[in-house]
Formats: sequence, structure tokens, C-alpha cells
Amino acid sequence: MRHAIHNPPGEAGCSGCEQQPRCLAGRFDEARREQLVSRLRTGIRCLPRYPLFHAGDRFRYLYIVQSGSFKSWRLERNGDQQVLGFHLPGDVLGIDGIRNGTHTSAAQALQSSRVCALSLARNPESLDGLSWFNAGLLKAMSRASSQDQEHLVIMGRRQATQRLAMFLRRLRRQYRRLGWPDDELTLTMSRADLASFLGLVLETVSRLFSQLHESQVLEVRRRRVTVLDPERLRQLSEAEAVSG
Amino acid sequence: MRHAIHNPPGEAGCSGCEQQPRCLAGRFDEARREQLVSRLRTGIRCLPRYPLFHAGDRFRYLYIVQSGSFKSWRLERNGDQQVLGFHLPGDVLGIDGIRNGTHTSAAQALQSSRVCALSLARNPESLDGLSWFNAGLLKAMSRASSQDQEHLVIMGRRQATQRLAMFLRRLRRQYRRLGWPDDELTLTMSRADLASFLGLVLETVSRLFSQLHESQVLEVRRRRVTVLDPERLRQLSEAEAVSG
DNA sequence: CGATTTCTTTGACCGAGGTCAATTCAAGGG
DNA sequence: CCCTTGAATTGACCTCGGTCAAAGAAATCG
Repeated sequence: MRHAIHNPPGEAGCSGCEQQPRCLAGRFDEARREQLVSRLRTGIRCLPRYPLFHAGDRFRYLYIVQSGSFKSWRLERNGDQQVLGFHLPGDVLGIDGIRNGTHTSAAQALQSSRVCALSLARNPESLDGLSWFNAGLLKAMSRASSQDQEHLVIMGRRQATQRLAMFLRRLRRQYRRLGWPDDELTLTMSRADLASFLGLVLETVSRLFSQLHESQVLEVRRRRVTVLDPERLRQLSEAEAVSG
Repeated sequence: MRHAIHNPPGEAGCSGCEQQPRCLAGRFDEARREQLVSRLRTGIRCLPRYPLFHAGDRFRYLYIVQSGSFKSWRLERNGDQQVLGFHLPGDVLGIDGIRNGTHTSAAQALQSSRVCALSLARNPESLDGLSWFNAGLLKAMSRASSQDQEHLVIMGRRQATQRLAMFLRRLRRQYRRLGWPDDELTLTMSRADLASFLGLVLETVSRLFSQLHESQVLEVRRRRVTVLDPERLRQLSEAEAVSG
């Protein structure tokens, strides 16, 4: 059945995890990491569409993406959903729940993925003595905040082409950071999700891809996107902003 | 001269500060707060336009707004600025600098204001034993993240009227939370700043205000806005989203 | 206090992108 | 293997909001 979480058969915590260099909890030596063991569940498998949490859920865990990808969104009163972000390995999910113990956004897997769950719900004060961890957490949250700000900048620029170009360049940067090939991008989100994320309608996104294909900037085969002309993509992303 | 910081004449730390119930550092008893004293400079006065930090500045302090208001923004390569947020008493500024020690956004006062500066730059690990404070900091950052998400939702909806309506309702909520009158709103930002924040051009914002005035929803006299018909404002903010 | 600057409003025009609708393509299930 | 279903593409049309321009209202300064 879909939508199920399977416990890992015999994964042994963080040892061997590829994401260690990027991970909030992995940046530290084994001894330190063991201090977290009682709070950390590693390698939880999520099938596509598996929801980590919904808006309104009680805050229980902070999730660290280990592999795969996720999307997060807010649901409006009128049933309309606004995609807030796409999340790759190393990203932390669920931050919005810390504030008052309730999630205000939702998150689900876009493909088969793994996450680690970090229990923070009860007495976060007991992180005392784990200040090394706290510092890491602060940085992770600061990073999440920066990403939101980048997103806001994209949403502020009006030209649709520019938005998509900015998004693709940002994605390339993220892929590169993860050591993945950054010329052959495999999008894990639908046109609808991407459109929502960019503040456009899906038809527009589709047309833009066709256009950029036509003009030899990209090679687009559905969700397989190859960047043919990175320089032109840069120009498009930096085009003079609408005067706003 | 403008743009100057004046040290407070004789303010004695947090005692007597109106923002205590909302403040990150103020929620705790005097004894605890004294633990922070070496890291905390309270009641720093900022004249209008005084910049707390610029993009690229080395991260030194986290700022807590005590009175007045601020705006934060990112400057793009082409000189265009995207307003990221407006900040009222109790808000924390400078979070984006924690990540790697450099600010990626800028912030400045919109009016005569006061902030408290909290030194976090060097060895944040030394916050050990201040876990009560760390927990507060986490919540403050979570709150900032929620606000960014609300902003993203506004930017995602296309209809300009809806954006402004959502913004005004959000502002009302914030004013109420601060114990200020929420029917007579005094905007502290220019039309241009508000337009950038909402992803519109200033002419559009100006026209929207005129329209809402015309239709008896608001009374607008430049930056003095009175909400005449809150119910209608709610309807406008919740109107069916563009299908996107 | 008059002069200059800055902020805001208003009008006329028009194009980017949203709307509606139909078609094509790919994948998964019985 | 075909059929169903959902995702993506493409086209025709039209509106919302951006552009350009000018004038009025406040604020600032010498």
C-alpha cells in the first residue's frame, strides 16, 4: 500500500549516511551524536506522496531529509494550495511547528525518500548540554530562512521567464552542492506544483518550458530538463526587473 | 544628524520595557535575564532610515525591535530592491546572518525606533547553560519563518486587491497583538515599499487604496488608513484564488 | 517663508500572462 | 494489452495590472 512508513531493517544510525557532511546532526563526532540517539530516528522511508505532517497537526518532530525530495505548502480557506518550498537532502522540515506546537504548513514526499525524525516536542530545554547541537539547529533554521527569502525575491519579480530562469539556476546550485549533475536536471515536482511555487499558472510554466526549448536554452522532455545554454539562462534570470 | 545611533541616557536594561511579555529575552525572570547582560545592549535609538545592517555585512548582532518599525530587503544585481518584511516590536531581525556569518539582507528603521542588540557572533556555543534562552530563540526564529510563509502566500495570490486586503488584515492582527488600535492603522512604510512587499508597482497600490476608499471599505488619508468595513475586507482577502 | 525634493494620486494605453477548452502523452491497473 | 486516469502541451481570447507621463500634496531645507 501507498503512503506507508516502513521502519528500516537494520540501519545503524548515522554511520554510513551520505548526508553526514551536510547534516545538522551529522557534522559532529560519533560520541556527540550518541547523545542525540534517544531523540533521533534515522532512515525512515517515505513512499511518494507520504505526508510528514499536515497543517494543524501537533508538532512532534523536526525532519531532516536524507534522500529524495519533498514539497511543503499551505492550504488556504478556499482550498487553494500555495507551495512554499521544495526540499532536498540536508534540508530541515517542520520548523514552523516549533513556535506554538502546531504545524501551520504541510509537507509530503515527492518521490521515494528517507528522512530522520528528531524529537523536539517535549521539553526542548532538555537540549541543555547539547549546545553544539543547538548551534547547528540555529544555523539550519537560518539557512531555511535564507531560502525563503530567495523564494520571495523570485515571487517579487514579475516576468515569468525570469522567475523560471531564477528557479532553474537555484536548483542547479542546490544540485551541485549535493554533488549531483547540474546539467541534466530531473524535476521531481509537477508543473502544477512548480507553477504554484512560482506564482504562475501551470499553462504558463508549460509554455515557458516550450519556449526555452524552442530557443535552444533547454532541452525539455517532460520532467527531464537539460541545460544547454547556462549563460543565456543567467541573462534571462538577471534581466532588468519590472520597475516595481 | 540623521542616521545616528544614540546610546540611551540611563535606561536600566529590561526593567520597565513594555515589550517584556513579547520579548525573546524578557519572558524570563530578572535573575535569568542578568545572565544575558554581557551580551545584551538595550534601548538603542534609531532615527528614521538608520540601517541596522546591510547585505554583505559581517554578522554581529541579532536585533529585537523594542519600539517603532523597520523594513528588511534584499538588493538584486540590477539595483532593484525586494522588500522582505516589515517588523514591529517583539520581532527579531538579522536571523539570516547566523548561517554563515554574513548578512544576506538589509534592515533599516522606518521611523524613530528602538532596538536591543544581542551579541551572538562569537562562540554561540557559549550559550550553554542558557538553554531557556535558546528555546526562546528557536521559537522566535520559528515565528519569523511563519511570517515569511504568510508573506509567500500573499505573493502567490495574483489578484492585487486580494493581496492588499490580506496585508491589511495581517497588519490589523499584528497591531491588535501589540495592544494598539486596529481600526485606525498608521502605515509606516511608503507606497513604494508596500508595493515591493506585495509584488506590485506603487501606482497599483495607490489606485487600490483609492478604490477601497471609493467603495467605503477604507478611509484613506495618505498613510492614515481607517478600516470602515472589516467584513468586506475579509471577503476581499478570501476571494476565490486565481485558479493557479 | 519660499524653494526644492519626495511622496502620492490619477489618467491613457497596452502587453504579459491568466482563462477556458481541447488534444496529446505517459503510466498504472485490471 | 487495452483502457482509464492524470500530467503536460497547445491554442484563442481577453483582462488585470504594468508603463509612461503629468500634476498635486507634504515634507524638508536653506
